[in-house]
Amino acid sequence: MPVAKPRPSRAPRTPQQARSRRTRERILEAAVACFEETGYDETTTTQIARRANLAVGSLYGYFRDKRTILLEYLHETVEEIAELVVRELDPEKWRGPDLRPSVRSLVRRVVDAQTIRPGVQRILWERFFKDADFRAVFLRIETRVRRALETLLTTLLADGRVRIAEPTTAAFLIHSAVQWTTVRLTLGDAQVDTDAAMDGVADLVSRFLFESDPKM
Amino acid sequence: MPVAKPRPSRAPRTPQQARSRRTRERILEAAVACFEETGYDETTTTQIARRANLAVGSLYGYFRDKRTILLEYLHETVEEIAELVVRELDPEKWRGPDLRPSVRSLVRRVVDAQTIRPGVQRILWERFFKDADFRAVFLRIETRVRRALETLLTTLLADGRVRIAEPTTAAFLIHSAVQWTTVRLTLGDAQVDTDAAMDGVADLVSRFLFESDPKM
Amino acid sequence: MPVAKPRPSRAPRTPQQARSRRTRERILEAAVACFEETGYDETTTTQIARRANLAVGSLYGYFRDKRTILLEYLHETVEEIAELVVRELDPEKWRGPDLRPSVRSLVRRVVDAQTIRPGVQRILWERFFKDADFRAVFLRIETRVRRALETLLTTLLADGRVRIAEPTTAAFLIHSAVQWTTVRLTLGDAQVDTDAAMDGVADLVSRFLFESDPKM
Amino acid sequence: MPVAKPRPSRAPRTPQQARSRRTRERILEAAVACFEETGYDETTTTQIARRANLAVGSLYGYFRDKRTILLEYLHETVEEIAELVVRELDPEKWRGPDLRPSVRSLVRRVVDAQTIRPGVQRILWERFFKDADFRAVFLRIETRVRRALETLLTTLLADGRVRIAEPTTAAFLIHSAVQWTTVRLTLGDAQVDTDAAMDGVADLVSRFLFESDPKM
DNA sequence: GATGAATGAGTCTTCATTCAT
DNA sequence: CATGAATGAAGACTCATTCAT
Repeated sequence: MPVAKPRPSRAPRTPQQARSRRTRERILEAAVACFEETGYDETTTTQIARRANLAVGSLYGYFRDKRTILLEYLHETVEEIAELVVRELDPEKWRGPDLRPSVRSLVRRVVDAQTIRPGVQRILWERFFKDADFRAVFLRIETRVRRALETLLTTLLADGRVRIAEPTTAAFLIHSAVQWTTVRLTLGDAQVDTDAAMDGVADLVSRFLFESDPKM
Repeated sequence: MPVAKPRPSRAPRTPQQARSRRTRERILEAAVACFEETGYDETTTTQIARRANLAVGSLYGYFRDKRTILLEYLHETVEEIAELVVRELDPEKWRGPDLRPSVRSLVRRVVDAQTIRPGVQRILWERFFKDADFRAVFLRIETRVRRALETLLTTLLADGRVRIAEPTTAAFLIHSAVQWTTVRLTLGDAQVDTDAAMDGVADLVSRFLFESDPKM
Repeated sequence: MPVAKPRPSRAPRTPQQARSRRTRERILEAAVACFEETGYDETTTTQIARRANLAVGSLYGYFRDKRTILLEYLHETVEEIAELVVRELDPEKWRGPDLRPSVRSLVRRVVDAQTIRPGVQRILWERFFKDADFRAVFLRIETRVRRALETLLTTLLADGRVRIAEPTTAAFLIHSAVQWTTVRLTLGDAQVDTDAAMDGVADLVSRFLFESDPKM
Repeated sequence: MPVAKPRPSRAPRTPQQARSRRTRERILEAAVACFEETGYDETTTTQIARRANLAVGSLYGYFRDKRTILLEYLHETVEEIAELVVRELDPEKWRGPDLRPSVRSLVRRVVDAQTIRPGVQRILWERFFKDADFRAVFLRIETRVRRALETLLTTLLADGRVRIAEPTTAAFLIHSAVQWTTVRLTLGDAQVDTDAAMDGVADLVSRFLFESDPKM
């Protein structure tokens, strides 16, 4: 007989065995697949469990919550993307005479990263607007990316290679422009040619940063 | 009980319709206020009704659905903003020798429009990602704005006043950059100075469009 | 779609109409009947609702909780019994030359009161030991009865009609002895003749309070 | 791997049985400790196991059931107490000229016994009202105590040392009065001085049984 | 048109118990 | 015998929507 008052559930068993870790992974995948197909709210924990070939109860041995599952996925995903982008922002890579190709490559990276699981993107962004915890994760990594960008800009500014007034704001603007363009492109409702748009953002950013535009 | 005298035929017709419209309005306001405070899912229809000084049942005489209420609000809001922005994009207004001030003014308009009810913005965007009907409304007006922008750009391009390759893509990019920067600013988690950022977007767009940058 | 996190439910609508009050009563009765038959934990809210010819949801319009239903019943019951007993303890009624009949009558009252719904008694006592809120209700009225008893004893003591050392303790003892004997008798597992036992407690109390015992 | 040498046939037989018994004991203790802290329903078998340094599964090798664990504890406890009390009721001990000290000593014994684990008392009584099997155990030993008491009373009655009409009922009354008073005192919500109350019950019983009351 | 009581499907989560290793 | 992951039935409660008055 289930006890009436749900007490704060003890921490889910931490997976130490290999099998356990794989089960965790299976749940994560099943959940994401369900969310992608049916939407977050519309997916029941039972559905996730069934898809992971598990009983509902088992699921709760691995994750405290339905929410936690997605949150964890967000963590992983976002962390990965951030890593990718931040690596691309390493000042070492911005030494060449022409920086435009670097910009172009950066944009492409971001789009690629985003493209991994377009279906979940929607869900994740929905959560971003709805749930402060999700927002926090998004923002944490955003901060990291923006800081890396800022650092890069500061370096370039010192070398007189960019014409911005102030790196912090510039970093925000570039991040914001690239992020949203990218999101809109991967969401598929932008109604523009993706490649043209990608080149476009690169131009947008380049022209913002660099004096002349030889390509024109 | 007064006998039914034939009333003069030009009696104010549908006196109820006026009242009805006001009730509708009241519900709309109440709902939006609730959503803003508590979130969409978290707001019950009963709460909305109570706030509108109505019984739950009555609510359903005016709107098919909880969803419909917000959807309708989105319609109104978005329509309004679109009008404002589209007006600003009238080629007539882009005749002056220096177009930078026009860009600046445009950006400011968009931000102003967005700032009206920042609380609902979040809800609306959440819905955008979750519900295709909301997305449709967003996209319909986005299309209008982008078309207006495109028209403007085409005109300017013909006059050789902008250095873009292709108006459609350019319109998308500008819209996207301005929209998201704007959203992030009004959402309040951007962690940058709003004014600096606003000037920044204007620069971003200007440098994208126009050859030289006298300010530098 | 039910919202995930149950928020503190707003207060159940307060019954002001007569029909409403009758529905409340119906639920109360249905619940008690279920509890009596099946036990508290074993009764589901749906069962209660069905028995009250209602939908589950409606039930929650009248009571916040399953627990609350029983708690309310306890309130009513216990209040009633207390009233009855306290009235019996009015010093006015303890003026006669022989107080033994008064004691006897008192005991009978208590038993009678207890006998009203023997089935729920068990549930109520179970709750007494399990749930502090139930205990509180029990104790509140116990205090009232014991105080009334204490007052009576104090009066009688002043008149030299009882041979107790101290009214507070005496009140506790008498209350405790009568209560438990009574409970055991009504619970039906005492394995003694009820009438004999009832006379017995009366004697027990009488002999405790009064000097000689003419009956012997 | 050591080859199986035929071991001397008088090897300490069932060395596991001893270990097994100790494990059983450990579980019992762990369970009771949990119940005491958290309540019966609120304690999970996993918690018990953890506290006993065991896996959940192992638990079921020793006890059929969560219920069985407590039931077994009840058996032991109750049996012990009964033994203590019954011994005290041995007619041999009721030979002295004044029986009041014997009563007093008896009461003290009962209280002492009860005080051993006040926390579980509550749980046990809760079960008493909820579960017929628990009730049965309680009643079985109650019967034994009451019979011992009855025997004693019969003896004393034959000697004209008590003024009761009938030993069975008297035994019930005394048992009931002492038990409940005792329970209420150990439960800690009686709101009276424990020592005074204990003396009180002794008086209550003494006056019920014996003619004069020299103390008065 | 207004009212608000009634509806009841639908969800998450818990936990005693089993069983493959 | 031990282990602890897996099981899955079961229940309290919510809330959008309806409908009798």
